[in-house]
Amino acid sequence: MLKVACLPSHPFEKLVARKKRQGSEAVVEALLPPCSHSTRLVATLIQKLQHHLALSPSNPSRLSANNNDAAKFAQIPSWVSLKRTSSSSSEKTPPLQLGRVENLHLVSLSKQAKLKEAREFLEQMDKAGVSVSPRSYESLLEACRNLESLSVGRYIHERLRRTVKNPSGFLENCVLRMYCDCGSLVDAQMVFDEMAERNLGSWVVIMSAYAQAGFLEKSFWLFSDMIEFGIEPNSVIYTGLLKYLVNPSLVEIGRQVHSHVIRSGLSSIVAINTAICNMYVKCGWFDGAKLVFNQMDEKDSVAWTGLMVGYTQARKQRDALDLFVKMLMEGVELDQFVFSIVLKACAGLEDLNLGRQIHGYIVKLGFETDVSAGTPLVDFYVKCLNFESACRAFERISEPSDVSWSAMICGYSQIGNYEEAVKIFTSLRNNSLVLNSHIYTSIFQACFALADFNLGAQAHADAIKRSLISHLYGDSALVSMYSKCGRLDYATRAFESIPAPDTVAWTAIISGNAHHGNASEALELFGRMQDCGVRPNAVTFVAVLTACSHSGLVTEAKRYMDSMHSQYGVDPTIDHYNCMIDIYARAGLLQEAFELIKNMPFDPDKTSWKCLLGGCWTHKNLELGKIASENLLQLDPEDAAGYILLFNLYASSGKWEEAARVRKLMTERNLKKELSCSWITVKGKVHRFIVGDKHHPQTEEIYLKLEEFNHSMTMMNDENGLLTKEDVSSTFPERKEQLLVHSERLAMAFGLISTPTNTPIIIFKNLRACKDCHDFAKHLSDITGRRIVVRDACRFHHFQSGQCSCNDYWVHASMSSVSVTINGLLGVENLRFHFHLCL
DNA sequence: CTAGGGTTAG
Repeated sequence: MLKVACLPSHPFEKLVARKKRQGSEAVVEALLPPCSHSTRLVATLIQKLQHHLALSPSNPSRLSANNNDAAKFAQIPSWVSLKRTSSSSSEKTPPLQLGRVENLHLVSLSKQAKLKEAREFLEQMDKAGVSVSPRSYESLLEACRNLESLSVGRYIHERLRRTVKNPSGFLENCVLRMYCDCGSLVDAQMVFDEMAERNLGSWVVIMSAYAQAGFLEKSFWLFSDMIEFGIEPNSVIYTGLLKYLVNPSLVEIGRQVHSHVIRSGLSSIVAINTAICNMYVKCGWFDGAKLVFNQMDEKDSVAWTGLMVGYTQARKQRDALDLFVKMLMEGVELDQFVFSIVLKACAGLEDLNLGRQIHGYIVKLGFETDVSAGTPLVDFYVKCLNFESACRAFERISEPSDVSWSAMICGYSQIGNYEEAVKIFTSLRNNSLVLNSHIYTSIFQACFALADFNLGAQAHADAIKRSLISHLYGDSALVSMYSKCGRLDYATRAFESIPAPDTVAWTAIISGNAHHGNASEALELFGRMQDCGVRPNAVTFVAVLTACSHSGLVTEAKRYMDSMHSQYGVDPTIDHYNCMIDIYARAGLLQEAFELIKNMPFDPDKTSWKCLLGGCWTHKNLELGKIASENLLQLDPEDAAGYILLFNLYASSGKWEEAARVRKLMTERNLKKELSCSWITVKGKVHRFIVGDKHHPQTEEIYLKLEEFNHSMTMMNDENGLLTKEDVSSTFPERKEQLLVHSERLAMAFGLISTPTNTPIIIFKNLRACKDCHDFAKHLSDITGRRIVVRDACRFHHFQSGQCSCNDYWVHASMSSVSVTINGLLGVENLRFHFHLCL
């Protein structure tokens, strides 16, 4: 059985536990009457605002203290277990009715979602001859509904039919709802057809179910059936239908429903007007929505929120916020939900100051601890790149929901702390808290950033089991994750299983093929994408150009670049120009690359010059190389890559004095080459190696294995005189022996002795693959017959039978790099490393 | 049971 790797205990475990404890208190708090001082605060707030705007109060505050006695009942537990009743019962307690305790237990089990136990207990009750009360059936059916357990639902229904002669209309509706919510419309229809007495509720349930499942026509047939039966539709019937009229093609039906509502005399009800208004918003008829909204006599915060949603969906954040101010001025009582949309508008504008002011309102109103206001607050701060504030906002939420955690996971991913994101996920999972498809999407993303195939595959399996793979979002994340973990085969499978891939999904698979060096497949996919009528975007073209770059397709790249604007209406960005510079430079067309840098409509950035410099190094053009490096060092004097490339350029041209000067400069500025490191995952455990590493428990075996191949390899190289040191790691002269124990060789040797012969050996490396090790891997694949995959800072290399998929067409580490921190290095514990992952 | 609104992702 697949199990998500259990990570070491983590402060979040404690946090989760604490939140759990706080949860019970929060429930009690929620039962208390609304806090009167908060409503008073709203009034003061508006007064202040009105004063500020020099307006006279339009109408007296209609806010009143809303007292009730709910607090008195707050202490009554919502369920009673058998144990507690028997142990705490004293002689004063009146004798319980027969089967009362058993039925209470059944209700309690249902409320706790313990369906399996409930079913077992039901069977025990059967044996004991205790009858099941209608109340128990209601709870059981509700639990099946919530857990979408059709099988248990069917069992309960069957049992109900056998034992209860004349079930109430309400109980029959419970059965109907259970089938609808468990997704079996066939069963639902059968129950509906056989119902002795259909009330309005029954019609609502079945009609909404059909509408929700997309069978709008069927639900409207039922609507006219109902009218034929002489049943007067009430507002619930209408709102049940209106809820599912959600796109512009349905606006005509919406208008018809609207006119029905007017004729039936229900048009003064706030809820139904709100529903009509929201229907028009979702169908894109904004004028209609405003018309309905303005004609409403009484507008509460629900109505206002609905219209604000319309504005934010149309990306009119300012208008949404104007509406909010208007709402405050009219003295509408605010609730938590208003703030979610207000904060979304602030996040859309990336207006940190405005959001902070809204945060202030929230605190004043006492909504800070409420999930509904607190979660959007967390999201707002994450979107405004203010992670510390997001953490503080999260801490204040008394009962965080899966959405709150989801926002935090995004926050951690955004600051590059993917490990923490994964830890929260495992923590939530181990504590059986609710997970959702957004969380899984974020986790797939974290797995590709960490290049953790093992965790990624487990999370995937886990998500399948819970059916929490989001259509397109989750699917695309999986494609990227597998391709970035070196498994293009899985990525392809994940992609092929998407029924209708969109731009992002296509881009993910094209990009995957590009980085694995399958240029022709990538370009073919690009063609297929257009055949499917999916439009490419800027990112798609980066993937297409990357494919050309890794295979030296200069003319094709030029053609794609030229067609971007004219044929596809996508404006090239600096990323596209840098791809093009890279393509020219790799192909040795250095003058073309330089011309492009000078003439492109953007100021060249670090990447532009690095691409040119890389080309100058491979094609030994000292003249241009100097220009490139001067510009590069001017843009960023701290970037070691510039010095290293320049050093190599001088060294390869035999200019040793200049080379030494560059090295001296590096030392003076205290710049160091990044430590080269390789890792391989075997049976879920990551084994990391640095050059000459002897910390691994199987060190002896590894070196013995390496010796075998190094020997044959050295013989071969000495014969051909191939032992060159032209890679990045040769910046500092190193001994020949050191070359033989480069980290990737250690990882390969370990892979050979610890994995089955029929599987590929997949190695990850933080820097670019060195020429000698690249040759070594080719040699190894030839004499062992194993497939070897090496992902370096630049791309994937697939070695097979002495050949590499890159056709030796890889040059230098460049392009954007993502800094990732990885803990727990093998043998160097608690050391934090920064790996450059280019993909 | 008994209406209408929001927040998270590729």
